[in-house]
Amino acid sequence: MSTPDAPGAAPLRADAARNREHVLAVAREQLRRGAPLPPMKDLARLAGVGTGTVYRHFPTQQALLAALGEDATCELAVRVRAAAEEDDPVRGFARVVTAVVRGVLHDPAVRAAVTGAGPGCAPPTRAAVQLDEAVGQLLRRARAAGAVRDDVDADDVRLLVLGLAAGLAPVAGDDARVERHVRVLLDGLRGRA
Amino acid sequence: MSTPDAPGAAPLRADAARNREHVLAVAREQLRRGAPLPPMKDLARLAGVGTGTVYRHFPTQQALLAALGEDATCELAVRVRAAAEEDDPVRGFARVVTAVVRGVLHDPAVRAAVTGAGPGCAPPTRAAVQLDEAVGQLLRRARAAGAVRDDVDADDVRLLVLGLAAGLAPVAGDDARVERHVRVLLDGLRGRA
Amino acid sequence: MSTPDAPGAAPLRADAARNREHVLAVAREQLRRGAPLPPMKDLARLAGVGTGTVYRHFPTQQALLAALGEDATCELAVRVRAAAEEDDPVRGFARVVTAVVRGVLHDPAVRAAVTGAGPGCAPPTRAAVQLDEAVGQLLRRARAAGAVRDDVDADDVRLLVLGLAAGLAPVAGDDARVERHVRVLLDGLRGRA
Amino acid sequence: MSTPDAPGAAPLRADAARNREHVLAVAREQLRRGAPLPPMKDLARLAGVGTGTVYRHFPTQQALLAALGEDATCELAVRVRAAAEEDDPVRGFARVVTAVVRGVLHDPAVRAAVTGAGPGCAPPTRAAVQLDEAVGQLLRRARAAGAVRDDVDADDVRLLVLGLAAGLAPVAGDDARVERHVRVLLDGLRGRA
DNA sequence: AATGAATGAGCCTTCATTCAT
DNA sequence: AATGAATGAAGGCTCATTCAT
Repeated sequence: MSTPDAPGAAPLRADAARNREHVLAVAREQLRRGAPLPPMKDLARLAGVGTGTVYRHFPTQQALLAALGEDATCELAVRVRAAAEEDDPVRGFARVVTAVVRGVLHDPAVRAAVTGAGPGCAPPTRAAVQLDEAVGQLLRRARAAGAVRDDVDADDVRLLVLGLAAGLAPVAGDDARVERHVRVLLDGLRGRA
Repeated sequence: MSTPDAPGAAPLRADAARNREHVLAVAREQLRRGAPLPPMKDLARLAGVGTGTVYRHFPTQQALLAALGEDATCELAVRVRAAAEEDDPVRGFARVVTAVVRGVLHDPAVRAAVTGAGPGCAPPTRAAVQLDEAVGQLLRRARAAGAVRDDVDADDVRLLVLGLAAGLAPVAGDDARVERHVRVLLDGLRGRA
Repeated sequence: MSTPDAPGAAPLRADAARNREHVLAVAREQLRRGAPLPPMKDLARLAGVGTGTVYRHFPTQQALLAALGEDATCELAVRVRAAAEEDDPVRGFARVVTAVVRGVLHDPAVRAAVTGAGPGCAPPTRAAVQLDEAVGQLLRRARAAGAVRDDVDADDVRLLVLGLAAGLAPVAGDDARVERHVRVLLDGLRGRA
Repeated sequence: MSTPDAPGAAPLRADAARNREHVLAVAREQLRRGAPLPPMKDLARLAGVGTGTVYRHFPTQQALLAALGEDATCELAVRVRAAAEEDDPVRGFARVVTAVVRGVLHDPAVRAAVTGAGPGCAPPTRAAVQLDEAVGQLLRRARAAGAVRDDVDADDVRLLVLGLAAGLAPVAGDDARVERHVRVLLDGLRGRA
């Protein structure tokens, strides 16, 4: 959950790190409720710190959102790598797609993670690069196994998954529908018989 | 383009109607450029009216956005009905999906139109109801022709199309990618061979 | 005291003009007490208007200060012109110097007026240009009458007067000292016998 | 450059003294560039210490500014004493006035030194008292030699010099103008022929 | 003694909406 | 009906100062 110290940056003091995590946790929680990111002042109050402390850690609201994404990206990359190493690449691929769609639906940080990579997006973070590599490997194996048509690349997959989740957002609780849409996407990705 | 007078409301005086359209046109144009809706004051200035006039026609920013969607919904419904009556229901279905995806990508009012219908959404307007009916009819014919699997309903189609467009938003200019994604969706909707 | 409507700008509505003057008056009063310009919020409260109204008239704290200077500059130009037309150019010159020194000491807006002209300063306003012309004429007459040495120009006079007042600021109430310093300056400007 | 240890205060440890000087040097440098005093945090960073260390030496921003002035005052007093002992009191007086004007223009600490003495000012420091005595002696000799009229006292001279420099501030680089203004002041101080 | 994280009041500014003209 | 001035609640951010490590 917590970002490991970046190389080259001084490790945070224990209390500073705690504050940083509190702020992130509060922000995550608010977003998870579907609310927009609250004013920095409220965030500070909810986290039990002063506004200055929030700004010390995240000089900008953007920076805070980016940090949320970075965390989620790391976790996601781990899961994708695990799936890529599974015996059955087809099942692995399906599992990842399902997991990511659910992740995006229930955790805005995951959405940020998926959004913050690929064409038309912010400069890729270290975590985003790792994620991309993991997805690329997974995709190659799935394609070799015939689960993915030849004319879609990793960016296509990313955009399609993200879009699928975006469409599902207003009915996120409807599990049957979510599964159905994932099935539609997987079938579409395999291509016409 | 213009909404017909609602039943029970006094018809607008000619100049009032013109003002209303000016404001809508300006708002549409700004959104089409990808900008967020500008402050009401700027909208008023760009439309050549006072802020008070904007508020006379649209008591709220929300109301203005809704009005933008209403217009687009009417147009969309017309196109869908035309496609539904085409001889080849499969081609008609493909055409509508393509048209809607492109519409959502290039006109936020179209997005509002598609978004503003179905489960989890704002109270349906008259136009939205008409659109839903047209889509329903189109879908029935496409399904009868084998172009759409049995386990997806009209809401699924709507959400999938909308999501597809949402995913494509950051690469809206990449026509090849757009076409590829539409093909993936259509194949997925047809189901496994 | 009030700035006449600028040509080409729509004249202010009566109530708007009143608000504008209230804000200026409050700001002037605060500065006259030697206080720094208060926060815009306080200014608004003291003037009995909302903060938005202050910002409508003065989009920036800088703009407000400039407006204060502009007012004073007009008045000053009027007085200088009157002095320049007096029969005795030597006495006229002395009178203006004295008046400006006293003005700068007691009205920060006058200081702004004198400061806001000449080399190293903000872009000259219309009022500043008029003031400069009036001072130039006065200076030519004084020099012709032998009251000012040949090697000082209008900018020198302005800077010397302004500096004199700056030096006197901490003892502004000591009239004898003020008069003495003015005498020193006038003698110095005439030059060694 | 460095203030001698105040009597009764424990002498600073060598490294503490070095830190103190670093902070002062950084502050001086910034002011000399015409910039306002930077945030304490930046000062600390530029000086290579923590903010806490800055506050250990200067409990307040005000205190830091005062310390800057104290240093300059000592130097100034030394120079004035030297000039007061020169053979020709007239030339000595002129030299001091010129030196102080230039000092005020180019070193805000010198300005603080001159400002921080006399009526209407902060409680005089030891250094300020010494400076005042040196100026008084210089002035007596200059007056005796006919270089200064009888009706101006040491405070007048101080205020006039300080004001002259204040006026010249916006054109500090224009050496010819600076010299001219000094000449005007010296002539004025001598009085009418 | 040094450090730098934390504090939090305060600042400037924006903008949806109301209302007098 | 139209106008645009006024409102005032937020919001994002800075920085002098305090205090735990």
